[in-house]
Formats: sequence, structure tokens, C-alpha cells
Amino acid sequence: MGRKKIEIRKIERKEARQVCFSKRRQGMFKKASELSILCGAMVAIVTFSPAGRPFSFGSPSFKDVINRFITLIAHDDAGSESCDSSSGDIDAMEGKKLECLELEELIESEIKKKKILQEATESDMDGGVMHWLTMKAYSSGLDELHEFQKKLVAIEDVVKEMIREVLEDERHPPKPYPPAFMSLASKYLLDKEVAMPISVAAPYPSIGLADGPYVNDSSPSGIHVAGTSLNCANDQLDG
Amino acid sequence: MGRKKIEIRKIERKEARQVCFSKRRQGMFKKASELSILCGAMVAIVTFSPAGRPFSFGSPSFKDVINRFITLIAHDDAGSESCDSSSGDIDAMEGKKLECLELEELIESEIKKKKILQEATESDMDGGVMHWLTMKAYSSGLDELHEFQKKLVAIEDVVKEMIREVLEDERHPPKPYPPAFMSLASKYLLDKEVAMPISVAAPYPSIGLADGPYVNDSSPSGIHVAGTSLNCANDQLDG
DNA sequence: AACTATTTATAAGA
DNA sequence: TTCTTATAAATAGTT
Repeated sequence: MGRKKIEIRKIERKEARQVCFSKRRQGMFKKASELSILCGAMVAIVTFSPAGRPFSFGSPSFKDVINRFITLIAHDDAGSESCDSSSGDIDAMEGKKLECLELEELIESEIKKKKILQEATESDMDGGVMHWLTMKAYSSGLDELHEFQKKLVAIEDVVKEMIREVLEDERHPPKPYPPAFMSLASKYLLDKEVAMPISVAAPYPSIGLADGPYVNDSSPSGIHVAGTSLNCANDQLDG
Repeated sequence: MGRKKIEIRKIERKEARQVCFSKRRQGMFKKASELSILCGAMVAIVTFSPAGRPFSFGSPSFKDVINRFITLIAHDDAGSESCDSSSGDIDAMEGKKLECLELEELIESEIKKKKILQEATESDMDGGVMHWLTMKAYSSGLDELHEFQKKLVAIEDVVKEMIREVLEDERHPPKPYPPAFMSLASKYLLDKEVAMPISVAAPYPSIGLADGPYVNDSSPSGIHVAGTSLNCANDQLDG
């Protein structure tokens, strides 16, 4: 897509390589952003520049996507097969940090949560259970809270799994077990005697994408966070 | 880039959305592959189709890239600058570092979750509420599950906040006012005028990755792995 | 950092 | 779905 067609192989000139990386990284993140918006899909990307500087993108957030994936493979079973791969060379690397997001954004997300919670408590459907839960959350001690949280997470996992299963059933009624991604993971999947199907998956709350994606462009000393907004052009090259 | 210019906003028709996802996912992976080859950069991508199916790409390998990134951010923290974003990730906002767990640890944590869930359901403590929740998770329809999930997340957030507050109080007994971060959050949390102290950090699921190759096109019960090579087209769409 | 000539990606349509 | 094709977009080489 340029003045000339190029072969897809490592660019020799270090400088040109860096320039290309910058341009294409932007393009890739933009594509990722469009994909997540257009299709309501979750996307997370991490990349290290040829100089070793980290950049990441995530929608709704990098952590959310990765965690979902991790949980998924942690519960999944299967063998794996690889088709190939290209290697990437890396240079030195420096310590980085996570970027703090703007306060406004935080508030926005909190407002969303608040709304959801209010809905849950006000409508008080579910026979008052949700209300009970809320009350408990507000009146317990530390230990109790920790225990409570663990249980909530566990239940939540069940819900997620149920959602996923429902979706899967709708789509692939009788699908045999496909190959998998991590032989390692499967190796560690001890007894699959799990009574309760715990896992991850499923749709992001309808407000899903509302949570918003983020891009993080790193710098020597930190990881910059940027938005999915296509107009967000924060660049910082390695050199 | 098609017969017509389109607006970048969620595609309404579910079917069209899925088709678009398939096409654009392919395109994105191709871009990622070219980037890694041309520039010798590491790239890892994870994405969930609108239907919740996972797909991943990695060069030199998904695990290598993610682990490098995780190790990076886990080793130190700090603030930097953000360009924009609409992320709602609180942890990231706090500039908190993500925990780096090895696969073994991850598996362990997952196993613990299962145990906790079983405990919760078996002991049936909490006046039967946990049991009720579990039953509900197992007996609801998709829509119900989604709603239920939202509520659980909301409640869970409250619990996390409570925990953070308690912890913060313990560490900073005489802290007049909480960090701006939480004071704002608490302000928006329901109408609870309750002096919600503040938060620090709550236990959170950590990240850790296992090994695995490159492009992985998932299937309902597994994750397919494929190579970075552009010619490696192993596809498996959702629908 | 900008600017285009070209190559690519892809939205529709078949 | 896969292919075809008119167009929108990305970007290689240049300034």
C-alpha cells in the first residue's frame, strides 16, 4: 500500500524498521479499535517495538480481555498444534509502569457501576436476594468481605460459564473437541472431575464496550495509555 | 474500504456483525504478522468474537509476548501520561501493577476457586443465599444470565470497595481524607452517605500465561493454534 | 511530519 | 460461506 509493493521480510535498515513499526502499529491499533466497535468484540494487543518498548491496546480494557482469556485457557483442555511462526528480535528493555487513567474516566465507569447496582437493588427482583447481597457487602468485616468476595467470584464464574455454554449450544450443538492452544495448560488441568463448571467466557455486559478500550503507548519509563478513539495519535518512538 | 464508506459504530445486524468480525479479524492478524516480520517486533493479540469465541495471535508466541509484558508491568509501577481513553479499568487506573503468575500458580488459583465454590454451595452458609445464587446460575436463560451477571459484578464491586476501604483504614489510621481516586468513587456509589473510607487494592485475579503458538482460532471447546505465516489460514468462524 | 502514488483491505453483492 | 469487485484506507518512498 505504498509507492511500491514490498516483500514481507525483515527490514534491514534499523531506522526504517522503526519508522515502519510506528506507522504500522498505529494502523494495527486503529484496526483493532474499529473491530471492537463495529463488532462489539473484545480485543487486546501487546507489542514490543524493535527497540523493546512496549505498547498495548485493549478494549474494553487490556486487563479484562487478558484475564478472560487466561481463565479460559486455564479451564480449557486440549492439545495444540502450531502452524508456524516468525521470530522477532528484541533489544534491550527497560522497566515500565502502568499508566494511570484520567479521573474523569474513572468517575464515568463508577457511575455506570452505580447505575447497574441501583437497578439491581431498586428493582429488587430476584426475591430480594440482590438487596440482601448489597446489605451484606455494606455491613461486613474484612474477613467476611474477603470470604464473601470469593464466593461472589465463584458464583460469577458459574454464571459466565452458563452464558458461554448457552451460547455454544446455540451455535454448535454437537461439536467434537477441537485442538487447543496450550498443551501446557492441558497438562496442568488435573482431574477434570470438576463438578461445577467454572470458567469464563461470554459476553461482556451489554454495557460491555461502554467501558471503553484503551491503548497504551509506552515510553522508556512508562506505559502510556490512550484511547481507542481513532483520533488519538499519541506517538512516541523508541529512538 | 469497501463499496461504501461505513461509520465506525456497532453494526446492528447480528449476522453482519459476525461476518465483519471474521473478515476484520483476519485482516488484523495479517497486519500483526506483517508488523512482526517487517520490524522484528513481538506482537500478541487476543480477541473474543461477538459471540464470545476466543482467537489469538502471537509472534514469536502468544505466551512469550504476554509474559514479557506482564513481567514488565509487574516489576514496577509509576505514573505517566495518558493520551485519551475510555477505559473503565480501575486497577489500571490506579496504576497498580498486575500480578505475574506462572501457569502453575494460575492453575492453583483456579483450583482454589473451584474449592471455594464447592464450599460455598455445600456448606450452604449465608442463609442459603449462596445456594440460591448457584441454583439461579444453573437454571436461567441467556438473558437472565446476562442480567444476573451484571448484578453480580456490581455487587462484587461494592465488596471490593469495602475491602479496600477496610485495608486502607488499617494502613492509614489517621488519614483525614482518602485518595482522590476513591473519594470520587464513593461519592458516586449509590446514595450511601456512609463514610466509605477508601481503598487500596483488593485481591485480584492475576495473570499468567502458558505456552502456545501463534494464531489461534478458537472453537467452542478449544483454542486453535496457527502460525504467524500469512499463508496459514486456519479459520473457524463463530456462526 | 507531511504528502501521494500505489497497494491493500473490505463492504456489498452474487 | 466463499468469490468478486468497486471503493475506501493504509502506507512506502519522498520531500
